[in-house]
Amino acid sequence: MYNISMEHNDLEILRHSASHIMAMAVKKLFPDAKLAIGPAIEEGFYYDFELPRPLTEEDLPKIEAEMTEIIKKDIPFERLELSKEKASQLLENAGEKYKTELLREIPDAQVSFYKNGDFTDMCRGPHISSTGKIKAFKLLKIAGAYWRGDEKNAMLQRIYGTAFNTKKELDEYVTRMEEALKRDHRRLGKELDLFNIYHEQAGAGLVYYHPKGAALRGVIEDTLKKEHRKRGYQQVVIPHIAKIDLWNTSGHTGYYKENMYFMNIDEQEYVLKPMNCPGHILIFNRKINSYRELPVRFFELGTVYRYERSGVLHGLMRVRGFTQDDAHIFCTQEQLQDEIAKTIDFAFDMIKKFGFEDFKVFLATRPESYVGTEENWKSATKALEDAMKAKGIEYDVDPGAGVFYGPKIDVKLKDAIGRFWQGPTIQVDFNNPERFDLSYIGEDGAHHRPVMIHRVVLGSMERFIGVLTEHYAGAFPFWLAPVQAVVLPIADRHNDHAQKIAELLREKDIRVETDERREKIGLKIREAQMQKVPYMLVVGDKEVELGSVAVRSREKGDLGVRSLEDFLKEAGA
RNA sequence: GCCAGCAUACCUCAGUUGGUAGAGGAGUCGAUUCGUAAUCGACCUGUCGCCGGUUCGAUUCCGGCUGCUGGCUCCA
Repeated sequence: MYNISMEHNDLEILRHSASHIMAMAVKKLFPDAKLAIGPAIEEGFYYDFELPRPLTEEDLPKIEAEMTEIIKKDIPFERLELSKEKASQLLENAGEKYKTELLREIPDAQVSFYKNGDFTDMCRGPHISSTGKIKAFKLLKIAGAYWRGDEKNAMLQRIYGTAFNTKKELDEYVTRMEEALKRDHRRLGKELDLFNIYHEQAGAGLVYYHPKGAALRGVIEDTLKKEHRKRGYQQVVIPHIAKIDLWNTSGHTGYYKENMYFMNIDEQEYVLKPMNCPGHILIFNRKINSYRELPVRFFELGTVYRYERSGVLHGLMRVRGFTQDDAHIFCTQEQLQDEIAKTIDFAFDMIKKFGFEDFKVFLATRPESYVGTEENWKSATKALEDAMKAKGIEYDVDPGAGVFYGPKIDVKLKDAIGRFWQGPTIQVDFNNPERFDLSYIGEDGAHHRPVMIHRVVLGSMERFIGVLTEHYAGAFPFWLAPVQAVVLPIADRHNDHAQKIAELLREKDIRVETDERREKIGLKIREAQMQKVPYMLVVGDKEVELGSVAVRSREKGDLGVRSLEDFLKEAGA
């Protein structure tokens, strides 16, 4: 354990040193370059520069060549300590305005610099002993980045790269990137004919599900509906637009305005719903509620629309219209922790059902802009913490990442190639019950304020389908596959039998297609295989005679002849 | 929104000194009736993303717009 973390640390030092070497190379090519920051990151390193001209892809090989030279010379990294005054003078003389700004914020009297030959950079370190220690590196891409991540600041040019201890590890990294590209959901969405975004004709960030994508989504939605019913949720359906008054009450017009779409109908202002909660609250509030009825759990496959800046849209992962498996639980204070615990169990059950084994849990606390009292926030946060502690769940705190009306638990799913994606979120809300003046009649006959839990289990259908597609690289397990089996007759005379087989399977609720084209069986198999259909059922003279099918599995190839019943049993249908 | 790059047939992509375009796959038609990842042949396919400018002439050069990709920022 200790060793692994040490190695990781070494890699960080190596990458950070590589970023210095890159800065050195850039300074050589662009003597006027101003240095900003250049840290090691999860997959490599970057350095931000202000440059006299924009970089292009063609600059990368030149910078790489300079770096290779520097590495070959095996220049030592020398650490020097300077007083703040001297450091400031040095940086100002060099015109390093970004470094000067950083220096001003360092509280210590002494600051460290690292020097390689004639290149010096203010840096905490540590570094490798000399440049020759870098055995494998690669520059990956260029990008724009604001100074300190603030769009009010200057746009700097960032170069991303990565470095490893060995050439082999670098090659593996490159291979992994290629693998990620191959399973990109946007690419697979096209290849498997699942969905499309008709950007030009219909708008960015708005998803159209083709029949196969809709089939997949249908399976997911049916599963969700069933699982929610099992756990005492009632499904509701609400309209997609509502008068602005509703959003004034909830506080959305104050704290969520940037993300909302407004429209005018008969001189009245309406809002395209960015969230489902106010709608569910209206339904809860339709009558006087008794404590005997709580908790009330409303579930909806709720479609919401949020304005997202054009630059952030990304396939199914970041869109402007999406459907959440959203629910709102109205309960008493006393029920709160138990309800949170149940919700966590539900979420974990579901993500495991869909094939995700690993995840990370975060507690997102109060953001800068929020509604409600400090006290409400404190007790809401505590309720989430207590529930997780009671269940022994390990989590990290994500400060300031809560929603404007309450703190939340975020679960991030790890996919098949080790990347994390936003999954379930559970939010506690003391604020909306107050804003909407919600109440229930307690045992004592008096009015009491219920607490609300907002939660999604899979998140949005869009993002989840995107994640699921990348996780399985398009090869969905049998129960999820848009087409579960395809029947392949060898010659025309086998078509009747093929149709009969398909019909029998449809009766069993299997999604099945037949391929009656006058093509060779090899071609039909190849195409079914590329479409990642779990089972191919080949029928020829032998199968017609026996009334059977020859089963070929997507993973295992030819499995031989068997009866339809045996096939169904084997497939787990 | 900002920085950089990109936009050519249904898809993937060629196309340089500016003279209205091609390849493979897909599709259609025909032949082949075939046993576990590609049978053969013929045919069809385009306002070269949109609008404007420069030019005798623009897919090519310039500007604007729409959108995509990778980042910044944000997030289900």
